[in-house]
Amino acid sequence: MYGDCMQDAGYTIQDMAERCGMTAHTLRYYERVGLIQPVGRARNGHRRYSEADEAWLHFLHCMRATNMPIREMQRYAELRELGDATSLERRKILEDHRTAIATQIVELQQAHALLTHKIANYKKIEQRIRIGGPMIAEPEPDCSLAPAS
Amino acid sequence: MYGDCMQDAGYTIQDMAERCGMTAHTLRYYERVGLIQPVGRARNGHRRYSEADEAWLHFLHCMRATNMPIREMQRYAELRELGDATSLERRKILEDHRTAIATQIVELQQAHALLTHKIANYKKIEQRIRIGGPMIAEPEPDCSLAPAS
DNA sequence: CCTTGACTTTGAGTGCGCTCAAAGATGTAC
DNA sequence: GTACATCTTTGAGCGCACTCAAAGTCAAGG
Repeated sequence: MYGDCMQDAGYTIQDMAERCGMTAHTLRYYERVGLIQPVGRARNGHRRYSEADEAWLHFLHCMRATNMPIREMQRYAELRELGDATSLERRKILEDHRTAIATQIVELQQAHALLTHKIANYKKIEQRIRIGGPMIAEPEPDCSLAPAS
Repeated sequence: MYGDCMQDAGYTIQDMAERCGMTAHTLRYYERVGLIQPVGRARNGHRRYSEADEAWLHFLHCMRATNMPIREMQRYAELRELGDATSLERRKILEDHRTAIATQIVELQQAHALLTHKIANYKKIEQRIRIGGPMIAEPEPDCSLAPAS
């Protein structure tokens, strides 16, 4: 055919690591724990990653970056190997993770708002220090959700 | 005064754990690593938490829940002990963390969108299976950010 | 008096997700 | 031909944030 003389084509592990925002260590680790199928090899035994590998790795990266545990990614990867018959189960995993993400977003947004509030408070304190104003009053500025603050 | 006969007042460690969404283990852990000052004790040596402790613990919980490392929380806690003079430094920590949170939110939102997309794709696949339609075509549905999909 | 249960301490153990060390093969550049 | 970079493998090590085990104290209830 044609591919026989192309076996050295594809990305090296370093290339792929950079493309996916992981280290080469992590790529090998993912392979040995079964998150990605044994990768093709060049004649010298070095790994050569395909575009398909890249897409899958990007997906894995995205799931990890949003705190999906390796365990769950493994389960998903296994189902994926089994083909379309596992579609429902896989969808369930994704839906559950999407729910988890939504929850995280809410928590982060709340924390963001809290920090904005506290930062404003610090600015006030700094102002008072600068003008040598009264340092008293204003209940503990560290009391997060406490009333007023 | 009055407080002398009130030394057993305040929340028990269990109460506080429930109120703050942590375990008693974690509360003791936070105390020994200096995240919270030595807590008051009842006559029998048991910890008794104050309202101020609760507010601070809530804050800590909120920071941890948004992935602030313990190390950074320790640094913040130390500065807090030092009083108003550390205001600027503390504000910097909060601002940095707020930035980190904003970044996380964006990542999560992207992942959320990606999942929504993939979930829709799975539904299509399931539909095709149900009606026994053509199983071919449509490039790998797992290719995350890949074009079309 | 004795049991029960909630607490105390100290130090060790756990689970996760990498991360690295060591030793070796291969291919390119000078 | 020899240095150098880049890869390979296996198994061990690490940092984080808890989490628990063991042994002990104390107060209330039956």
